[in-house]
Amino acid sequence: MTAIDSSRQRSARNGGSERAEHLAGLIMALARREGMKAGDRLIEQRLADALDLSRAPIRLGLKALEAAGLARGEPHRGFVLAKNPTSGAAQPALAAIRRSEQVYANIAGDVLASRLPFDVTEAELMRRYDLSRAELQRLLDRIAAEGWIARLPGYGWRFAETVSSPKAQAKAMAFRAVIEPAAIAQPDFMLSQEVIARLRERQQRLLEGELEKMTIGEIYHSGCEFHEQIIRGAGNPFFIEALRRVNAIRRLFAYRSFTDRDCMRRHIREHLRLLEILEAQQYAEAAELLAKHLQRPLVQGVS
Amino acid sequence: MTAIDSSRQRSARNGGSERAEHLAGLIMALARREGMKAGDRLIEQRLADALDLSRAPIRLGLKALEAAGLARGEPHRGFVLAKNPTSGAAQPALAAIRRSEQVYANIAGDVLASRLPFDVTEAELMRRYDLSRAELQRLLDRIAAEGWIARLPGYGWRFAETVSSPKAQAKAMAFRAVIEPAAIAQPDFMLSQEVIARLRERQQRLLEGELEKMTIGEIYHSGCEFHEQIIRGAGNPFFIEALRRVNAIRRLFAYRSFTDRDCMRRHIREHLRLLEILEAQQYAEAAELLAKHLQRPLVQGVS
DNA sequence: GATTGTATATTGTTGCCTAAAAGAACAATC
DNA sequence: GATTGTTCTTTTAGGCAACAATATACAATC
Repeated sequence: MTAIDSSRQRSARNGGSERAEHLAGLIMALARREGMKAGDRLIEQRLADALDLSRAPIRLGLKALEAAGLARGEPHRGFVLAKNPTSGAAQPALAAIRRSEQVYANIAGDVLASRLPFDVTEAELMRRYDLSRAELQRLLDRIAAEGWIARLPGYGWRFAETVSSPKAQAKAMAFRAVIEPAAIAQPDFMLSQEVIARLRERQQRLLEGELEKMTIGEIYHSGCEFHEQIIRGAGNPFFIEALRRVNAIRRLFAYRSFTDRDCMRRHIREHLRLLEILEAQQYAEAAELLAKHLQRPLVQGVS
Repeated sequence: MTAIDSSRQRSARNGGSERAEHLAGLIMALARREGMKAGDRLIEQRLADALDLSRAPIRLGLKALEAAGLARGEPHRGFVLAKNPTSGAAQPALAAIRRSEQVYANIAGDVLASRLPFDVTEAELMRRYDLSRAELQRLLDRIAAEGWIARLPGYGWRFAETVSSPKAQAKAMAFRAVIEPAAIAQPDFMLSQEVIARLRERQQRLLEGELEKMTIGEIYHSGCEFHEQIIRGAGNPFFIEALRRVNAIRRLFAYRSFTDRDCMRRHIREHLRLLEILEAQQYAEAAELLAKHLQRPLVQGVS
């Protein structure tokens, strides 16, 4: 009896297909990043590869998209985007992801505002955020992967000083100002023309209007990707890893940081300038420009 | 019936108090790092704080130490070290830790030698290393925390390219050669006299003979601690975090790297020289020396 | 005043089971 | 030849109950 009750409660809470909606959101977000338009085909295997999943879950997501009117499917012909991923109609699908991030964001906020102690027990978190053990488990795994919480040897977890320190944001930028230019200055740094072209194209799309349609989160993500791609040229995974980690934590601050579109526009123009110099293989100069780019204090939120 | 069987099997495998022995090992290792001698008191609360545990598990460890003849306890007077932690008698306790690391080391070796594919499922690992789900879980958590494996969105885990790349070791050193000097060069770098004194004392103890009594793993650990303490002076947790991460991965290689005690001795003398310069607060010079120190290729295993 | 001893409450683990999700292989279709 | 539809197997998640480990508070002792 209790088993039946709990399963009923569960499916009620999930509304039947939370997972599918989540997957739909992932697909839509990907389509957006890739700059796809209404009418483009959504090829299962390609989506699966891009999202590191198999076709089965992709399928679920596609069906959910169809149900939401964002994709059209015909038998044996697969699915096609019905709306531009940047249009307002696509918002609800993306919201599904956002909803699942709710608790995560709450915790992040509470830590940043010191409403949570350094050391916490799982039971405490379960109570406080009304989570099942499994849900919390996944959440903690994720946060641990992002590097701002770690298991204690005994019971409980401890938040990293990286998040709890009041000056974390400035520290993060100082760290980036060291590793990013240094990566470019590595002796075997190299960025292929194709990569440069792709990066340039994306930055230009932003300037040509897409910036206005994006959420803060997406703008932040796009900025991170740009920098990561550049750093990737050093061919040293440790630089990339380190940058990813800083960015994961900076993201926690991102939501609250002041963002002015003009400022961003200037920022993106600097990105384009950097690409020019990199294309000319003037790496020393590029490193210098990047260092300056990162020391600009006003643009912490989106660089 | 099955329940009884499995629990019997379990306690047989554990030999009754594996955990206690493990704790004993931790205490002994700590005593060793702290340079304690036979006759020193083992104060429960202090040990608990140092190991991030409460007194209860410490107690267990102390009793195990007593059972092994490494500590002596009297009622209401607590425990006292019975042997020097560097003596041969202390070895068995430390071995308990090493034993528990067996599977971890196996996996590390298999990954480094490409005997494991990039992507693996939990079930595969459970079969391969004969682990229960829970044991594997903890192991994966730890490896994930060290940053060389990550969950895939669907089933399975993926090893980081940081480990699998053949040039990982060189890349790791290149990364350190960037962040460590840069940390010292940070405008607000500062290292207190006490810290310098403590570090110096420890390095000197090594030169005065302790080096010979240490295992490769301990030597490696000691080197990492030295560098981490130095970097800590920058007051920027991101530098520390990044260094920790590189070191965690370098440790995987450490066991196989050639180590020559003379070479180490030279290395430690460089550490002492660095401390001198830091004490004089000549930070620019110190950064330069550290950069050189890290570019020396022969000593990768222990710097 | 600091430290240890002891009792008690809290917390996390483990094993088992069922259900759900994902992956893989192959046939059908464009 | 690529892509989709379908089926089947494998893998993981979720929930529960008993259990073991850990934390905490307070009294006793040095």
